[in-house]
Amino acid sequence: MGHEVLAAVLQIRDDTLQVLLWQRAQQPDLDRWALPGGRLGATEDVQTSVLRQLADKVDLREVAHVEQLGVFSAPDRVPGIRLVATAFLGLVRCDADPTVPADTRWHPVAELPPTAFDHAAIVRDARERLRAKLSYTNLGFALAPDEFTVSALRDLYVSALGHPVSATNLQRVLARRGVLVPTGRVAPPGPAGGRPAALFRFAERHLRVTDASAVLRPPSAAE
Amino acid sequence: MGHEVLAAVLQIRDDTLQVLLWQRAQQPDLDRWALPGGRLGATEDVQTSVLRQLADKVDLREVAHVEQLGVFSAPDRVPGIRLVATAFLGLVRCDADPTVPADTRWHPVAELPPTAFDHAAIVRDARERLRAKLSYTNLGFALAPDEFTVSALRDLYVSALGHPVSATNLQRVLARRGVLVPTGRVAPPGPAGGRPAALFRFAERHLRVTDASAVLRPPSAAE
DNA sequence: TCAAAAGTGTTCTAGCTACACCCATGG
DNA sequence: CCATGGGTGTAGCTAGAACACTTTTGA
Repeated sequence: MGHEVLAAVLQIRDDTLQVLLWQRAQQPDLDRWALPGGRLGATEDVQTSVLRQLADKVDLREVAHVEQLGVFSAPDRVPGIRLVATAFLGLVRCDADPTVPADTRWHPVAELPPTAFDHAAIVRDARERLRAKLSYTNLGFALAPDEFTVSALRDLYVSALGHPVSATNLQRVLARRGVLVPTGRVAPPGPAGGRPAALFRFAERHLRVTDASAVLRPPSAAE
Repeated sequence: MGHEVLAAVLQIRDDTLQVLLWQRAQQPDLDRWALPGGRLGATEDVQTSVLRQLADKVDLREVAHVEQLGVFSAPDRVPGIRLVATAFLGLVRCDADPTVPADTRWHPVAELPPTAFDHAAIVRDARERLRAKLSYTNLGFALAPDEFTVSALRDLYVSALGHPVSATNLQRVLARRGVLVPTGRVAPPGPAGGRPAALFRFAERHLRVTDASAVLRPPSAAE
């Protein structure tokens, strides 16, 4: 019984949520597109393994966030052999442009090419996880550059969430929660003019739950 | 490389959140307490496997809810061999009293006996998952009997969450969300008298997210 | 002076908390 | 009639949504 790790690496490219896939050159599922990953090594845990595989196989070292999605273990998920997979969500900042091998390409999550095995389901789970966590954590840090304007950040959220987001309210919500802090600098206006936008950065660049609005919380959980 | 499944089965017993453990009779970790589980079979996925193992090994068929917690894969998590584990959270209703084997016992989650391998970490994750999901889903159905009073339900929530919960507000929140429905019947008062309590049941007995209060939700998400 | 883009002020509302008060029962 | 536990009414608070209005730039 083998164990592999797979990563659904997502990035906003051209205002579109995309996932990194490589095209298989052998059977089974010849020519279909697959998630990067590989066999779990003898001396590593699954998270170490997935980071190693991304670095080795697709030369991807700039992963801003990685988390486990779950185990995919249907007995027939890979024909011929028994292979259990631990799937991960990986996020790459939109200002990174890693060079990837020739057989590897970014594809819009909304219109996947023919995919190998159960990898389409893993991509779906990854997108759902990203969407959910964007709204109650500071996970945006893994999509955004170091410094950005609120409207640039809004565009990232729109691309990831797939529905309109108000820049006004986005700023207020994230500022109130202490997720965003102003850098004091401003970005030059575009060619059409307009007021220069203030630049912000994320207060923290590791995952934190920012909306503890889960009801039934402990009484008087004063900060 | 082997693969096992492990279940942290939780139940509220005597107003205390408890977990089902069995005492190991051989090395390694002789006499320490372990989670039920076992090797993944060749023709089953991990969820099927964990349900089978619970039924076979601890004769536990009355599991109201099961969900994956994640993969535990540190290379040295089990001495001697490489064994990757998929951990599950299982919940048993408080009115069930399954008969378990002689080497198996319920233990309060807050004061675990000496545990085997990395099982204590799995129990911690299970408790955290339960606490989190109680507040934004209808997961209470997996702890409560078919019919119950609001104060009985409150006691379950208090035991699981570890902090006081107002029965008044619990009822209102769950009623507003359509999670609880009155059965029209009442429970007899206790020996000290008091108004008879109305009986409720959960509207659905499978997991549903009831608090979509994740901010940044789509605009005008009218029911 | 005007258009474009950014940012602020203000109002509205849903949903939850807190707490007072009323109800139904046993002794 | 009173203690005990259950249930309801209601006021207040907080966070977010919506939208009008002001600010700062380029042409």
